[in-house]
Amino acid sequence: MAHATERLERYLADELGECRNEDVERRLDELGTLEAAVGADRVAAELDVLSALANETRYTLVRVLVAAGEELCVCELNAVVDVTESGLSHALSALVDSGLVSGRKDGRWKKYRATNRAVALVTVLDGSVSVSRESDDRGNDDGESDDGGSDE
Amino acid sequence: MAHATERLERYLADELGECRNEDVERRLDELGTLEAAVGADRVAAELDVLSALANETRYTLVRVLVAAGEELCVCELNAVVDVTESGLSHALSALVDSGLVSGRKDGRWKKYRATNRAVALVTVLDGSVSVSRESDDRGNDDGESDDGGSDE
DNA sequence: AAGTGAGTTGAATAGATGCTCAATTAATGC
DNA sequence: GCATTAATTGAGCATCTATTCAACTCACTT
Repeated sequence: MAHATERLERYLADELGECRNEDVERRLDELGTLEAAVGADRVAAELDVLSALANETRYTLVRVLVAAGEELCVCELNAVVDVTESGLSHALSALVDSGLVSGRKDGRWKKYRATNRAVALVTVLDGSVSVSRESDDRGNDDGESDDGGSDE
Repeated sequence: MAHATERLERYLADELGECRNEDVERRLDELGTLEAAVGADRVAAELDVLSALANETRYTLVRVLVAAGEELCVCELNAVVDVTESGLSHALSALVDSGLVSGRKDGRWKKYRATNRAVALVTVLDGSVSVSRESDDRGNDDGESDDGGSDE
């Protein structure tokens, strides 16, 4: 840690022309504020959602449910992903836990539908992730990158 | 597979009152269309982004860079995450690969900033993921869920 | 009540992921 | 040119994850 602080000190000296201990501490404080601006529990909650989505089986299920716009039976979902019935159940369970889909029992059948949260995320992903040439696109999107001025 | 098809047949018989082979095939076709509506390469690209975000170190970096709204030096980012210098470099590299941050070399220092893609995703996550009661919110979100029925 | 089919649960395992250490590249200063 | 510092890269390892199999619960049928 001492090592890291010294480096920051040299960096600030480089940037500001000169740098006193006071400057280092102020910068560390600013960085700490940035980090704290987002609550730790919020980050944890969002990571939970991201982890749930970051898997081919689960993401496919979410996309299909969002595209369907209505509830689908497990036996129907079975046709769109390539896992066993058990694997499908595990996947759906994880998605329910993270609030991306909701399930409802209807007699001997069980039906799932996408939540608004899922719809919002899929929509933004569709809007912000260009597909084009898979490994070529970086450096495209961030173009002049600026700061995400239009963040909404 | 035959097993799964039989189940779907029984399900449709239950839903429609009766079910012929023709009905099963039509439904399978509809489900296939839903799945195909999103290109496989698009899903792969989006999964790439999601996987990059779904990690505490990387997500924290993205959040800090988005909150900062300007480029930050590696030596500054070192202060906000709890990994070695090497780990930080690996994390930033993954984020660049997925188009979530961009890097720029400035003399002996290297500076990173969040891309628009990162800003968009963080914004939506903030908006759609309620922190409060972690396991209570599901069943809330889907309200009437409307459709999204624009399945083209 | 016994049987059957829909779906879930838990344990086990193969594979993916994240981190650290050591070595390396690139820029600056002597 | 040699030393120093910023940052990256690759190998290795420990941990986490995704999937499957087997056993189970619940609802419906007979």
